Amino acid sequence: MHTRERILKAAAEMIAEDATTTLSVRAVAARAGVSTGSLRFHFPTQRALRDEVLTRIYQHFIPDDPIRDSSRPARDRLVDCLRQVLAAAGVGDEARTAWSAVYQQFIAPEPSAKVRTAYRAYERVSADRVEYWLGVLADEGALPREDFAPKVQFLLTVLNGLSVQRALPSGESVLQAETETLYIAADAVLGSGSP
Amino acid sequence: MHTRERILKAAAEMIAEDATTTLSVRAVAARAGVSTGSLRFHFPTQRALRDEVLTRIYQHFIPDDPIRDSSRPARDRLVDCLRQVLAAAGVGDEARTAWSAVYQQFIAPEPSAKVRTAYRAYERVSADRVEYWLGVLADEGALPREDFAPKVQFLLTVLNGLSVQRALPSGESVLQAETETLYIAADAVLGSGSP
DNA sequence: ACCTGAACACCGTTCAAGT
DNA sequence: ACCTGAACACCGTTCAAGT
Repeated sequence: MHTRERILKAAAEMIAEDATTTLSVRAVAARAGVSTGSLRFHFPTQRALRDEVLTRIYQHFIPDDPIRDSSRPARDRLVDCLRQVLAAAGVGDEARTAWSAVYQQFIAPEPSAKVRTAYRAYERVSADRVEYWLGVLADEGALPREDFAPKVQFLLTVLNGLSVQRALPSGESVLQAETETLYIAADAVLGSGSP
Repeated sequence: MHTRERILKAAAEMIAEDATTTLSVRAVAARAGVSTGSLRFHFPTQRALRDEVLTRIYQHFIPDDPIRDSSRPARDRLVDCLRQVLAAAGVGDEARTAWSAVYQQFIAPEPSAKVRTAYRAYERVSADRVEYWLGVLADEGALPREDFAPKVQFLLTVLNGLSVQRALPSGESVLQAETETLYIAADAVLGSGSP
């Protein structure tokens, strides 16, 4: 087995065991049984390592997600993906109990180190997922390749806002309002105003 | 001047010079002319320092009614207004207790007619405010006069997302992340990327 | 009570040196 | 071409010791 694969396997195992883990150079290298220098040779930066690991994980878990269907407009696909995240938030009572859990877990208690790392783990999973989608769309040229960080942050904020609005007493046409908001957000990220 | 103030001043200066900066223990301590231990004495954790600095920045950075100051770019003014809403959400513990109130009032109880109308009233105040800002900017021609409803909805969602993120265990550079998100949102509403 | 600075246990990256 | 591991320049936190 090639060194590169050993490194990726070690990293994947560590993430599987604990999604909180930071995948530090030394930890991954030790687990893979290689030196830090060797790891750096194959992955010029820690970020490069993480990106590679993530693409594999997402490819494995969701092979046929909407983002890959390049026959549809980029913005429609991005909105669908965001909606997929939102679906997990539930509607009505489900949304309320879901947010109760979030509240009890992350907002009510003092933000101790434990609480903080737990939330970070949760947050990072979402961020990575969104970043992955943007990466795919960037490969198609649907948006510039630059740094996605601000756009990821922005989309996560919109998702947070929408999911909390699902838990709050809602207005009449939730679905329509959400759709409009999601398309405004998608267009903001993809740069153009109309398809 | 007390040590504590010297530390806060040094940190504020560093952020003013570069909003990206991480405010490391040693850098702030050196600039303030105190030891790292002393800094730790006054601020038990780096996060405590950052929270304190942020509250001060938000307290001092808000001018009154920025929307009418037509000498400045529309997007800057809109962002300032949104920031003003956000300032009410507080930072750190304040944000947590604020969201606890929202949770207990609107999410935890069954959405009875009473709860629902109470929330609607609260929601409409925010919506009217945002709509007012968009109206002013539309008068200047900064955005089309069409129906603002979807844009108002969108901005309220972003504000909801940001304020809940303040209550959740936050990452390092909250200020920078919020600023970037607010500008993306403002540009999405104003239609163009530049003033 | 306030402050010091060394020490600890971590980071990610670089690089001369080996095979 | 691939790999090693020491070295560098950082982190945040702890803590015995001083005043």
